[in-house]
Parts: sequence; C-alpha cells; structure tokens
Amino acid sequence: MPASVDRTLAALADPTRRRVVDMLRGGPRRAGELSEAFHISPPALSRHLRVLRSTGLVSEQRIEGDARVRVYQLRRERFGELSRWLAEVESFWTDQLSSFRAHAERTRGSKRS
Amino acid sequence: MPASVDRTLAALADPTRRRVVDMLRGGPRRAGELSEAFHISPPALSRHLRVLRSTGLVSEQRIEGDARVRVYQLRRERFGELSRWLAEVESFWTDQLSSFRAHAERTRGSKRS
DNA sequence: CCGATTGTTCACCTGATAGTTAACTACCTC
DNA sequence: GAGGTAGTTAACTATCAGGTGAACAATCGG
Repeated sequence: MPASVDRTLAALADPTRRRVVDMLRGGPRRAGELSEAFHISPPALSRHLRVLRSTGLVSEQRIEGDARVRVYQLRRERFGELSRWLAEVESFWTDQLSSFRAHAERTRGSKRS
Repeated sequence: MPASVDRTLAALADPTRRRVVDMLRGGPRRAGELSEAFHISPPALSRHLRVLRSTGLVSEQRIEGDARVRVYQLRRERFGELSRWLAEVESFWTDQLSSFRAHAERTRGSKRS
C-alpha cells in the first residue's frame, strides 16, 4: 500500500473534508462559500483545506480580478491512487489465486501455515 | 454520499486497521496472528477488529475444532460501496457535463453563481 | 488613507481515540 | 478440575485533531 494512499484515507476520514470533496464535485468553490455552506468557522475550514491541499486532493488558485479570493478544486491523482488500492483489495474476490487461498484458509480449521 | 461510506472511511482512517485489511487480503487470519504481526497488544487489536466488524469490513467466524479461536476475513460489500463513491468523484473528470461546469467555473473569474 | 472584505495563522480548549495492564470468559488438555 | 490458551471487556492514561475567537495580512473600494 503506497504511503500516499495512507495520507489520502486519513484526509478523507473527517466528515467535513468529505463534504468539501462532495461539494467540489460540482465545480471549483471559494473558501468562503464552503465555510458558509457547512456552518463552520472560516478558520476551521481553512485548516481543512490546508489538509486537503497538502494531501494533494485539492488545489488552490487565485483568480484574476480579486486577489483576496482563493478558489479550490479537486485534483485527480490521489483519487486515482486510492481507486487502484481499492481495486487491489477487491481483487481478493475476483482473483483466482486469492479466492483459492481464501477458501483453503476458510476450510482447513485451526492449523497455522 | 451514503452514510455507510462515511463509516467505512472513518474505519480505514487508522493505520493499524489498514494494515489489518492489507493482511487479510492474503486470506483469513486469527486474531492472535494479527496482534502478533503488528506488535500490538491483543486488547488493542481486539478493539480494532470490533470497529472493522461493526463497519462491515470484516466478518468473524468460529472454526470447528477449537471454539476459542476466531478467524477474521474481509467482506466485500463496504469496499464495493466505497468504490462506487470514488467512481462518482472521479466522474468529475470523465463526465462531459462535469467537465464543462468545471471549466466554466474555472474561467469565469470571481462572479458567484 | 480608512474601513470593509477575504482568508489565514495563533492560542487555547475539549472530546475522541488508540494504547497499556489487569481482570474476566470460555474453552481445551491432561 | 487444575492449569494453560484465545480472546474480549474494563479502567485508565495520553496524545491528537477539530472547533472557537482574536489577531494578522493582503486587497479592494470609496
């Protein structure tokens, strides 16, 4: 399991951050929009965004026209890595060898290998 | 986002539990085997297994021949649900409409909708 | 400039959680 | 049934993460 997947799962462990991700699925959002939508204080949200950014799940962008505003959007890479790890786990059921091993373990009683 | 995905991610947030999952990919294991492998006390591991079980990520089985032993193995459902949620998130990049929205948001400057 | 806006960093508090040892339950073995 | 084994529950501790309000930095607008 890649270390980045560990960090990704840790980042997604928090409900607020998951809601941020879900909301960003609708397109980029400003920091303020998010803290408003979740009834959470700006500092709290700012730290969540920091975590998401440092994990690579979102990216921050300044916009033209107002340098105060920061817009966040989803980044693809980490989700892809997590997907691949999940697919590996799920191969437990689809992979012939894994299935065989599992069945063997399941039926051979208490003997250790 | 289904509530069960929330609980799944929370369960996978802990590094020890992720290692348990990775280890169970090799087939069912006894509780003792796991606590030994991770150099963790049996009580600590027992609680992790409890969490994984209550979340539905693993199942417990008694074996024939020795009623003291409990064997744990991965269950499929929660991983599937998580997979589906992830696929939804990733549709952000593959879905035409999402891509369009994202691009529109990205290029329209500071205007709120 | 001066006040309002946007967002972050700081200092602090509180609640949750993972780890430990000790005690308990259930079971096997002799 | 006495002793050992497998595992869980209980009680406690300590660390950590998330929430808040206050102060700060940068920018916009009159």
